[in-house]
Amino acid sequence: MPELPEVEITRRSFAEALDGATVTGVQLGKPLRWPLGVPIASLVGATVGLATRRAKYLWLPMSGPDGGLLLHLGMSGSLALGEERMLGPHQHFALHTSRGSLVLTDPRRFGAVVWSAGLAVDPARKLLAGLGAEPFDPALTGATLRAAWRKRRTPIKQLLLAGEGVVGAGNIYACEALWRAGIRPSTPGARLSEARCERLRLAVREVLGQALALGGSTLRDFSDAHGVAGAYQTQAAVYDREGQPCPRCAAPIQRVVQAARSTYFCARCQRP
DNA sequence: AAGTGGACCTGCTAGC
DNA sequence: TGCTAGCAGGTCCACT
Repeated sequence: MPELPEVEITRRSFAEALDGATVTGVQLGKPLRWPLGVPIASLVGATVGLATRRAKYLWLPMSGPDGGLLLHLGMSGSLALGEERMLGPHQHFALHTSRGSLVLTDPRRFGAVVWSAGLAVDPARKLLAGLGAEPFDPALTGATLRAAWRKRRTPIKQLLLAGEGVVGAGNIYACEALWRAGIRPSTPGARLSEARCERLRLAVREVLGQALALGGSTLRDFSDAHGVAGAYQTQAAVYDREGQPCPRCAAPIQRVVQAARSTYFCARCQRP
């Protein structure tokens, strides 16, 4: 579920409320992707700072002990802020604080909550290493994307999903951005001119920006930390719209499988 | 080094 | 109505 807009919306929905809170307890459910990496008891009494985001990761800084929690929502995760209560069957992590409990619900358990002594040290350092630029970073340009992709024969859709060059677009928004930019998802990264890289940079920003403004996409069950769902999915031009007319040229939207993921595109107005 | 495919795990839905 | 196959928003890792 959660691509960059959903993660950022989640962050905004709880960050200020927890800034300055004191940790009163931690509860774990079934194992997530990796172990927490620190004894629960050592977090009690810590002071929570203001949550930040890098790509699809959230960083919840803490002091005493100094460090923080790196969170990832995986495919099916969402965070909710509320009163302390028993963990439900799909709730596998809860951070209880003086200002409420932050609970991770994640049926598929591809998500993660990992303690790290800082962003520049492992395990956070390793997990964040190699990520592309943030989509709204002013330093990101068509030229820097061209440089990142010029030697890659991998299809551009897969480069976007891998966060090479630019992070934040998952399966929905990668499809949407490529449609906006008029680029065929199968096009090798190296084939894109600087001008087309720039068009794609703008398209990624537009798509992610619009999704952010609409509260993200709610396909099944995404909601922010207060339970508010998103509305972007109703705006999608191609995603999950196989056979329906392209909003730009009316040709039927096609679905193909790339790297075991569904890709939706318009064969008429997205050129290789 | 780059590219590919499988792995992780559970739930929902379309189709028989 | 009930079962099954296929599919789902992500990303890491092992292998060629």
